[in-house]
Amino acid sequence: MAEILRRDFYARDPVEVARSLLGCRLLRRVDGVCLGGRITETEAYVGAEDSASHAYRGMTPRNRVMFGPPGHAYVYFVYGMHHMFNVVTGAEGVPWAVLIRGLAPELGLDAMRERRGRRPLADGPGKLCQALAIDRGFDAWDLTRGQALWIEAGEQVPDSAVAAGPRVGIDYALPQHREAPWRFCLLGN
DNA sequence: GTCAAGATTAGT
DNA sequence: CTAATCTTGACG
Repeated sequence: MAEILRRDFYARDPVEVARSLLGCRLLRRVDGVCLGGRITETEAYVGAEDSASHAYRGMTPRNRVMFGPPGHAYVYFVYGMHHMFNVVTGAEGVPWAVLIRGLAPELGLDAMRERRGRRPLADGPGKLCQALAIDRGFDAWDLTRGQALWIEAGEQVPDSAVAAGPRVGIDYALPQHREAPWRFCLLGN
């Protein structure tokens, strides 16, 4: 069993954390069953200066956990149907976060299929939340406790296996933020 | 109170 | 390309 990521892992710049999370394992325990897999895609949201971030216009009831201590989940609901799972990074008071956009499923495939049916299991932020049964009940969840929902270290991922590019779904953001290479993908997925 | 828009997905 | 579906946050 690999090591659960500690708070100091999360207490960094979100771009670094987004890159470092590739290859780590996002795990969920539900009804005594473990499900999850390797993280294959992430996006960094760089706080109050980032026009793509929910924190761009300050703290609101929805985004308040982004301003809290690192190592906690920020989960919200969009489009009337999808949940998004983020991890809070940086220091308390600084609204940095990383959106987890994709997983390569490894554990609990059957349990995930119960929710996803015959469709792709976790190659998108909304699909991943459905497969792992992550909803707003996990907003502010402490990921360092290793209970119900947590992340473990994975094998080292070389830069040659990583692609960085602009984030998706943020056409509303300013050009400099729309184009910033803050999305990371593990190649071959 | 009203209203437009959304860090997406599945189906045409 | 577009519908689905409902919460949020801005405005008044």
